[in-house]
Amino acid sequence: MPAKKSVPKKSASKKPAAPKSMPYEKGAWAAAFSARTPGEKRYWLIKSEPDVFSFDDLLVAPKQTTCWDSVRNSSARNFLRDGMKKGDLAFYYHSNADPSAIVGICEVVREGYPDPTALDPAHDYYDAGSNAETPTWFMVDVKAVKKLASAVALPAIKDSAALQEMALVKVGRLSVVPVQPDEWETVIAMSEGRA
DNA sequence: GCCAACGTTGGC
DNA sequence: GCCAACGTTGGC
Repeated sequence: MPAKKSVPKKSASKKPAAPKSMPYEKGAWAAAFSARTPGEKRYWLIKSEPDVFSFDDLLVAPKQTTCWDSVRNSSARNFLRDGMKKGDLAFYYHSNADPSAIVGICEVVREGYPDPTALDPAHDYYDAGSNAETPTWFMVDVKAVKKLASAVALPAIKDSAALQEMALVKVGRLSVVPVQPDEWETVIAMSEGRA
């Protein structure tokens, strides 16, 4: 079980405390939290630096599953805690890579639950301002589904007219972001040489 | 509650 | 290594 993913290095040892405002909820990302139609599946993108934990690492992990821990950004946390549901699919993106690219698909197999690394003083991502009673930080479990036939690199994404609104492009630094169904389809098509 | 300083992500 | 974007902190 990997200790860290692509996330803020040093967490504020102060107090991220309770969720403050959620600006995106009234913005374009509100859909990520809205009520679902029965059986609706949603799509996400999660980032990891391949030097830290790559998609290949996930493929050889026990049950090809890992907890997506150590996220210390409140917007990303909200997606983990409130947005992602069991059965949702997520692109696995390699950041700080050459090239940075979407390389695989994984599935949410456990919904948001408290991230224990935030409560462990010995852990790099310990957050002294959080506590077990009202956890500040959450994670999900994801399981590898498959590697893409070919990686879809960031420059190609930026070149695609259909992907101009991708959160990955518009909000570069967030480690967990929603993906619209049409964007999902476009990336899949690109990975299969159909676009 | 404003906002300047500071820290972090991650592309380039 | 640089720096744009942007979240967080803390002075006032």
